[in-house]
Amino acid sequence: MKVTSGGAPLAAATGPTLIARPSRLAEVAADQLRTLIFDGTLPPGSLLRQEDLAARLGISRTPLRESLRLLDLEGLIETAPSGASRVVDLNGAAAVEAMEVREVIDGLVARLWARRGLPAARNRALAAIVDQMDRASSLGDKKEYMAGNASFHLELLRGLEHRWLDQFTSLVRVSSQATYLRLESGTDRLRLSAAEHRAILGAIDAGRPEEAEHLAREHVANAARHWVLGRGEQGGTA
Amino acid sequence: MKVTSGGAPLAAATGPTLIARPSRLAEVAADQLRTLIFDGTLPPGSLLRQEDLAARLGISRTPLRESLRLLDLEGLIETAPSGASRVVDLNGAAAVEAMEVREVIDGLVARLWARRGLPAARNRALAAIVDQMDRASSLGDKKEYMAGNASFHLELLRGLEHRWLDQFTSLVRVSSQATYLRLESGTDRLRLSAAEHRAILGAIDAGRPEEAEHLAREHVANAARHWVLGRGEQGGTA
DNA sequence: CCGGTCCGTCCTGTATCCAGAATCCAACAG
DNA sequence: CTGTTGGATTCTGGATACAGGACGGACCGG
Repeated sequence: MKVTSGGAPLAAATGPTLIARPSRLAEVAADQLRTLIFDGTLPPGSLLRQEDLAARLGISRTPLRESLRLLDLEGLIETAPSGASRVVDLNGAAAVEAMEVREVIDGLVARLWARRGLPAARNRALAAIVDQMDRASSLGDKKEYMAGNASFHLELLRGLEHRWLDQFTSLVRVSSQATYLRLESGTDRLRLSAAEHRAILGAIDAGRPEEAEHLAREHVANAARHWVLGRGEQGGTA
Repeated sequence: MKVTSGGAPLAAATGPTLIARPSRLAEVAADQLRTLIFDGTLPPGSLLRQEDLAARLGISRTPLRESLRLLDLEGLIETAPSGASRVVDLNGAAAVEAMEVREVIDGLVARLWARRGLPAARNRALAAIVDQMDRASSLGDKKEYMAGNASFHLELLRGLEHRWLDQFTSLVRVSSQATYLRLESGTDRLRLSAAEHRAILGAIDAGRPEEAEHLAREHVANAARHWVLGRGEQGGTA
C-alpha cells in the first residue's frame, strides 16, 4: 500500500511530504507511465516495449517491469500470455465492466464520506470544483468540465485515505476522462451532470449516507448510459 | 529451472488451462505466497525478507519482487517506506475498511450474476456448497463451514471472469477466512449465515438483481458485525 | 549504570547479463 | 500468385552483481 499518486493536475494538495523518501523508482515510473497514458502520449492499444520505455524514463528495465506489473493489476494495461504489454482499450464490454465497478465504488465513497462527515475546508474545495464545472458546462467547454469532473471524484476518493480504495485511482481517472471525451452531445448532459455532482456533495455534507450513495451510483450509471451505450435517456433504474 | 513443480497445493485448480502458459514465475510465486499467508505459515505481521523467500521458493529475487508488488497492491502485504514488507494484519480499522469494500463488491457480484443468469451447472455446484455449509453449521464445524463459505464467494467472484473484479480474490479469501476464525459464538450465527447464502443464491437464480445485491450486502454487513464489532445484532442499517 | 555515538552487517533497490521464446520477413514450393 | 516454411531478429523473463541506506550492537563518555 503505497501512494499511487498519479500526476494529479490540481488534486495533489494532501501530500504530507514529511522529510525525504527513498524514492522507489518503480513507483516513479508507474506515475510517469500513468501520465503518459492519460495525456494520450501512449494511446489505447499501444504496444509497450520495456527497453524503449526504460530508455525513455532513463531507468533500467528492472524497476520498469515492476511498474508494468502494477499498472497491469490496476487495469491500465494488459499483458498477453506471451508477455507483450499494451495500453488497455476501454471499449464495449470492458467499458461496461469498468463502469459497473465504478458505480459501486463511487457509491461507497460517497456513503463513507457522509458517515464520516465532510470537513468544511474540503467541502469548500469541492463546491469550488462544482462551480467550475457549472461554468464549463455553460460554456460547453468539455475539456475543462472533464478536468473538474475528474478532480471531484479523485478528491473524494483519495481524501478518504482508505487502504483498499486507493487502487481505484486509475480506474476513476481513465473512466472519467474517457466518458466525457466521447461525449458528443451538447451541454445538456453536462448541465445535468454538474447538478448531480452538487446533489451528491449536498447529501454528503448533510450526513445522509444512503442518499449520498444512491445519488453517486445514479450519477455513474447515467454517465455510463451516455458514454458506453451512447446517448441514453436518464431516469432509468440501474 | 524447476519451479518446485511439486508445489501448488491447491491454488491451481480453477484455471482454464487452455493449452500451456509460459508460466510467469512472478505469478506462481504470488500464488505460493498467498497460500503461505492464508494457511498461516506466514502469520500477520511477519517480516518478508526477499532473499529468504526467494530461496524458499527456489527462484531469484527478481520475480519475487514483482510478486511482492502484486501482493502489495492486493492489500495482502504492506511495504514500509524503507522497503521492508510484512504481512498485513487485519485488525481494527483495517478490518472495517476491508469489509466495507467487500460489502459493495459482493453486492455487485450478486447483482451481475442475477442479471446475467446463473447456469444450471453452477447453480447446482453452489447449492451443493450451501448444503455442505448447512451440515457443517449443524455440527458446529467452523473450519469446514469456513471452507464452504470461502468457496461460495470465490466461485461467484471468479466465475464472472470480470477483469476489474479478479483482483478482489485475495480480499475475499482473507476476509472470509478471518471472519469465521475469530467467530467465537455458537452455531447460531453459522446457521443464520448458511440461510443467508441460500437466500442470495435463490435471488440470483430467480434473476432478481436488486434483491440479490441487497441480500449479499446484508450478508457481508452481518458477518462484519459479528467479526469486527463482535457479536452485534443484525437488522441495523449499514 | 545509563545514554549517545560510531561502526559493522544486512537488506533493499538498481543495473547489467544471459537464455528461451515469439514474431516477422523472406525465400521457396505448389 | 499464394501458402508455407525456414531462419534471423528482437523481445521478454530470469539470474547475477553492485551500490546505497537502514538497522542493530558494541564501545565510549557522562
